[in-house]
Amino acid sequence: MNIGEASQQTGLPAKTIRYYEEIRLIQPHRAENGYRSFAQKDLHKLTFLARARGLGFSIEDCRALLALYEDDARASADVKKVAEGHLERIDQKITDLKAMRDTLADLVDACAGDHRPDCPILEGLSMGKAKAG
Amino acid sequence: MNIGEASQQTGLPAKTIRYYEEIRLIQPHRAENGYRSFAQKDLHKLTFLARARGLGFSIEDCRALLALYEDDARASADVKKVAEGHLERIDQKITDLKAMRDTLADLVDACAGDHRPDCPILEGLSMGKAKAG
DNA sequence: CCTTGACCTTCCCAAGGCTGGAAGGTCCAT
DNA sequence: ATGGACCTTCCAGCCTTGGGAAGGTCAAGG
Repeated sequence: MNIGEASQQTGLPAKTIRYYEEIRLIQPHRAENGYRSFAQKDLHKLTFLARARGLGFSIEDCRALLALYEDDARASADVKKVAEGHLERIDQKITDLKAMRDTLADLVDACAGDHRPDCPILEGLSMGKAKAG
Repeated sequence: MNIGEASQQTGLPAKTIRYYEEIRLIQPHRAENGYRSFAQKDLHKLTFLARARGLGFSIEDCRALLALYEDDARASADVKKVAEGHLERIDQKITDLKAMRDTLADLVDACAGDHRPDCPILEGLSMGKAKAG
């Protein structure tokens, strides 16, 4: 199957699929005319990649997971290690975003949002990191 | 004051300060020797930028906020609008990350993490978007 | 006066993960 | 033969820095 159909089946843009080939995440065959030819195995890998990327795994994480995915003698502990590392990073990001959110929400709440220039948001942004108490 | 001291006072790397000048967020004077010369006004703006970026505002949001910050005739409503927009984007990001997190956490929980190859994480990644029920 | 070393300058490259576009080859239907 | 939908490669850009090279400037010490 050509790249267009592979793209439709996996939901990945053709550009992205070509990029994944370029960085050697996949190695589809070539037809005589030079077109990429995708087998079921390639589709599985692309689907896997689409899903892993959708869960926020980095390309390098995906590379590692894909290698494990294809290794029948893998230990599930190795997979779990990668996933747990990513989970921690996600949790950290959520924590950071929540802190941002809370600070920002306080500032927004304190702002009258009217025609006057006085604005606790600008004050908060200019004055340092004091937070509501 | 030179860029080194401005960097120390604001906590922003010199590289970042130069970049902010390049994209016209700040316009420090130049001394005769070509060195950037930072006045208090510049420091205030850099501090403002550091804090706004720390709260996750985009560069373009920062540009808008900085303009309002310098406009004595601003309406706080305009500031609030920018901040509320950003708040919504943060909330959306948190929601997305939480969804990722929950899906991933389910997979991690289901994985024995031992020497055997059977792995619900890899299965989940290869099979589509079904989530725990 | 010369050197050292800490500054400062500009410029270019890299990252991540694609995305867009240009120029051109291939295939199929009319 | 022509059109249009596909495919190819290559080049460049996004955004916000960070790294580093090559070189100018300045103050202190010998």
